[in-house]
Amino acid sequence: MTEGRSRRPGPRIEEVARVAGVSKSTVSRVINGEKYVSERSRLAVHRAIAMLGYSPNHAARTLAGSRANAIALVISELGSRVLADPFFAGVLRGVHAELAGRHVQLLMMMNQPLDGEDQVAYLTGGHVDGALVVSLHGEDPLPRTLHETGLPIVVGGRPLAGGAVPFVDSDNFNGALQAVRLLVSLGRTKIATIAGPHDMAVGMDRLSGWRCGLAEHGMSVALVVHSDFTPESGALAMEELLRRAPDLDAVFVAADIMALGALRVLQARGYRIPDDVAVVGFDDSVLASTAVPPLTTVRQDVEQFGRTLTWRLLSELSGDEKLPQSILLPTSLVRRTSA
Amino acid sequence: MTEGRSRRPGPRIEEVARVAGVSKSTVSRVINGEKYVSERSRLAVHRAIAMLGYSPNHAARTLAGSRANAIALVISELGSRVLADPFFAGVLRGVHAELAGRHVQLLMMMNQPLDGEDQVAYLTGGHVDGALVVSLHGEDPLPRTLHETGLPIVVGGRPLAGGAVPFVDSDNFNGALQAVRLLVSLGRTKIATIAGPHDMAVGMDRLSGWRCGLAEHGMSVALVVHSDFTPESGALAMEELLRRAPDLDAVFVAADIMALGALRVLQARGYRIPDDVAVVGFDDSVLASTAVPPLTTVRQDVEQFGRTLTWRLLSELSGDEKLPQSILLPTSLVRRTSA
DNA sequence: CTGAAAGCGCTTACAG
DNA sequence: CTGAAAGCGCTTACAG
Repeated sequence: MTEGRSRRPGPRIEEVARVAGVSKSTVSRVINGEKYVSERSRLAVHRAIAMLGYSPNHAARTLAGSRANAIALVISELGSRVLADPFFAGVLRGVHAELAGRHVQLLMMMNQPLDGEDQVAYLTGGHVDGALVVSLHGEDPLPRTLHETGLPIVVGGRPLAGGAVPFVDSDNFNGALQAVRLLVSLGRTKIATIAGPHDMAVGMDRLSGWRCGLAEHGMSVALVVHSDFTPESGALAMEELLRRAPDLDAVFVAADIMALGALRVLQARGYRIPDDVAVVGFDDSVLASTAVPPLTTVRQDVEQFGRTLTWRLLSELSGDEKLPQSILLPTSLVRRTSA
Repeated sequence: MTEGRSRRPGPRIEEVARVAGVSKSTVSRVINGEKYVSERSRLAVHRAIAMLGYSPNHAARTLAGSRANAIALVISELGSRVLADPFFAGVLRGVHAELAGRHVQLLMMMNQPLDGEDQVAYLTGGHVDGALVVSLHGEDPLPRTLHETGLPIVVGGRPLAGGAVPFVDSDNFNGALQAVRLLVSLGRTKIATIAGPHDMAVGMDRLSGWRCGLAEHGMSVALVVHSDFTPESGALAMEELLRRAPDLDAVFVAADIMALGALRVLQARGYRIPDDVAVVGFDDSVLASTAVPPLTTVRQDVEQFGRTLTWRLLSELSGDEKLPQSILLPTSLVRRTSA
């Protein structure tokens, strides 16, 4: 202790025990909510804790116990760059809300291409009790790899290479289906789509919903162009669609951010929106309400997404049996001007 | 050990010591990069570590040592909702890049209004060695409070109630100044601004730059409307400006996201951009390049922001003296179509 | 329902 | 430059 901030300040479990008039063991049992503690002891301990402002030492609990008292939030760096970022921020809020009040640390990790092995080693090395994995791209093997090590994980968004890995996702399929049904109900007969990339489930599920909606009415599912969740590629995709079908009268775009590019191209070519071409986006991001014209889109509740993700993992960690393997969150149509 | 995943797997420091033919003390010294270790021992230990795939137990290091081996990333929930979210995602990437390879955990905390005290207690309770504080709003007392406890912190973005708290920020003042100089060089003479809120330094600094740019040329600094970093409020602010000066010929908008709203209003009123009114935004977010017309704006490198933030904190933790108290990162103009 | 004691895996003076 | 030993602050069988 020669320099700087020395040992953690504050009382130890021993002081609490003395003040409460019980042993350290009993204090520990109360802190951890174990069953066989007399009401009398429990009360005394709680009083002592409050009085002393005691807070257990995380490192000591982790070292002595069999839990890390921490979970990881693993973010694919690539994914976070491609996907709309507001999504991630909202999820994070939800994760945090669900964690509030528990003595569980949230560790951030970015899944960099370079250190895949290190990361798996770290995660399965006992530093965390489980992991939340988000922003996957492609058939990232990470979820399955982690799951196979026995580490409890929940993936945010259906993983393509998931196997039996638990995940939480928005109901992308039904959101897209509802979007198409709206377009059909508006009398549109030549309905195109700008889909997400082939290698992301979120893209494929929205595409499936579009297909299904058209199939219901015996309409053609030929007008598909894949794109990559950027406005630029949305614009290119729109150009391609117009080349193939200058007389299309509606387009379902699998993300608001791509819809922006599509709107720009349509307007530049003199199409009136929604009169000539109706446009529906997906996400209900901040982009949707500020678009010109304001974008009709499919809403997903990203904060709920984060909360559910976390709830599912914590439930598993606390030994809950019979949890749903995976969970789909509802999506809903938001009518604005573009359709 | 009755159930589940028992103790952490993998070798302990003791095995490493045996394989290397030295004591645990020496292994520890090598791991922590201490000076007085013979080259021979150092080599032997490194070899043993590699051979066994040893990775030190974080909890044990923290408990035994005088460091937490972790830093916190504290996010103001309110702030993260208001500010453009891509900013945060970029910063996060930078933070992580800078942390790579060090044995330092990154703990996420959201500064919820409810648990301000809990949070300070946690942060100063020895769970972390320092904190990165971002997305502040208003005169949040958190930075100063934390700083006064002696906890090393670095704030992302100049705090209004900062006192002598170290921070890293983009050079908002000069970015705005450059924007105004551009507008002046284009022959504009009636240059308005949509400023950020009064209670955020980022808004005030950009406003100061605008003022200075106009003052340089003896132009009026009367056309200011404050707004709150949403597109809706940007639109309202633009309406107000046009009411006060229907003949304005340029507007500097303190954030791309507000510029979107302003563009919409201008276009709805029949102003041609940039012919009638030139518009310059700030941030060079993804919104800027997709705007119609594409937005001339001031670019800040958010990833560099995150890296610098982290570098500053880690340097302080490693005992670097004479670090710059605070750091300003350059901003630069990006010419597109709107000005 | 409770307490004494061992032990988690490291770091750190201390003595050499 | 190095090692033996104490200790960080908890949890957890074990015995009662």
